[in-house]
Amino acid sequence: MSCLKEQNQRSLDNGSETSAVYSSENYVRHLRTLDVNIDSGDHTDFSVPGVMPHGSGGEWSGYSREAGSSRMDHHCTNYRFYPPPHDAEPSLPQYQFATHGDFVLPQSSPFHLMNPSLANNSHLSSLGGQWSSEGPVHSNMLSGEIYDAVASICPDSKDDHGPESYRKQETMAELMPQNQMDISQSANGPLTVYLQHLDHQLGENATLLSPTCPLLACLPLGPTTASFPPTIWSSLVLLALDTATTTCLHPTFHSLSGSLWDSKSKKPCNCTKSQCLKLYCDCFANGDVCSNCNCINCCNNNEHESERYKAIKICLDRNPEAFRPKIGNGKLGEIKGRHNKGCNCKRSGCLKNYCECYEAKIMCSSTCKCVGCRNYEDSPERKTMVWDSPDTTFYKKAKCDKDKCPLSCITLDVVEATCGCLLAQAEEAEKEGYTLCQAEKMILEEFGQCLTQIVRSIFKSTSS
DNA sequence: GAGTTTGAAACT
DNA sequence: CAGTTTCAAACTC
Repeated sequence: MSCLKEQNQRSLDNGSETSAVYSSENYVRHLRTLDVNIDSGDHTDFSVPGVMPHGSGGEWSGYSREAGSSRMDHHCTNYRFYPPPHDAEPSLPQYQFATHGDFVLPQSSPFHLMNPSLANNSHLSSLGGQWSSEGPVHSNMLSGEIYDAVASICPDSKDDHGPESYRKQETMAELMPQNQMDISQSANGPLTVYLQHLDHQLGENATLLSPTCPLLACLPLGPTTASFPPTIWSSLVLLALDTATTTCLHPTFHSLSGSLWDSKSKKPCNCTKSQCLKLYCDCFANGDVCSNCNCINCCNNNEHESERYKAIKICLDRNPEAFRPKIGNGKLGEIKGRHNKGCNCKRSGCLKNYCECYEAKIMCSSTCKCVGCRNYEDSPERKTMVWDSPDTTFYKKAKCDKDKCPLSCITLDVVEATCGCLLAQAEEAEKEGYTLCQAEKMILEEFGQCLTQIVRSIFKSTSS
């Protein structure tokens, strides 16, 4: 958080940057944007989460006069790139395709990331680094939104630089002429990233247009893709940056995907035949690399990056949403706590962990195609299993001695009431037309109030 | 721990 | 797109 605050303050101090910082929750949006900040039209700040700063694996050179100027603490990976000198000869395609950007950056980004593929000289290598799901990352998320979010965390940052000053900066950035930045890499030829100003916002259902990279071509824009795990996004960005049409892969680059993402809680897999490169493998499906697993012939690791990225590509070709969380919180408007695809159980009654809904501790919904489902709200079996049976795994972990455990106060009614409050807030926010960020803030505040009430009740009941 | 059951993913 | 096969996790004994 200090990093976030610090960066925010630095932006304020500079008074000319559009950069913003946000928490890990927005890492994906960040990655999609390949953060670009205009600074006096002189240089560009470019940060790729997961890419280690200069000197940590990624060697950047060329036009970058101050490549890898790491301006933040170890959580934040920033690069500062400068545009080519005016007298520099532009490499072939950058102007030719200036109006046909291949890779479309997200709605919030005023920039295009152009596909430099036709330059036929793009390489990406030795971008060592690891993901961290913790800590803030550097982004070009709309600064006004960031302002609101940051202000709620760091009230003292609100003083002299209200949202207006941020928004002014955004406007300035948006008014900048086309920005094309050449990021070159000495070892294996130049890596060129072309940034083009977008003078219009993309519709939510826009599609990445990439004639040379089918992987990206099949990815829908919008919150759908925003919910990929960071390791998947790291792959996508690498694939986007690298341009070989057939493979979208560079054989030599080192992984960004050594995953700190979820290594703490990850369950070891036991795959024997899939090489952990199919969605059968939970690690792979979750975007993790295998570690401390019991798998055989595993290729879901840093030693088999090329295979891994190819496998990711295959999965995404088959289903662009393959790495999206199955439980609905990926798409805007999705109902949280609902299986996106629904289950297809036939024999388990959806009351065993074979059922993905049951396993996720949610009820089956109209999306499910299950037969003989008993995992619905009024199901007597479910009620029995949830609250009474000592064998059920549903709440087994939460089960505790009523006399000793204050969590016993959190009954189904309490949970339902809390959810109701949160939903009401969401509806209110929607009705009032608040931004997503504001809505999230409202809901979180509501959740905080609910928790406060619950805690108070617990203290009351335990003290009496 | 071995064998069986289950349903998602992959394949045809 | 439906039917079949493969796969790994969940479950049972």
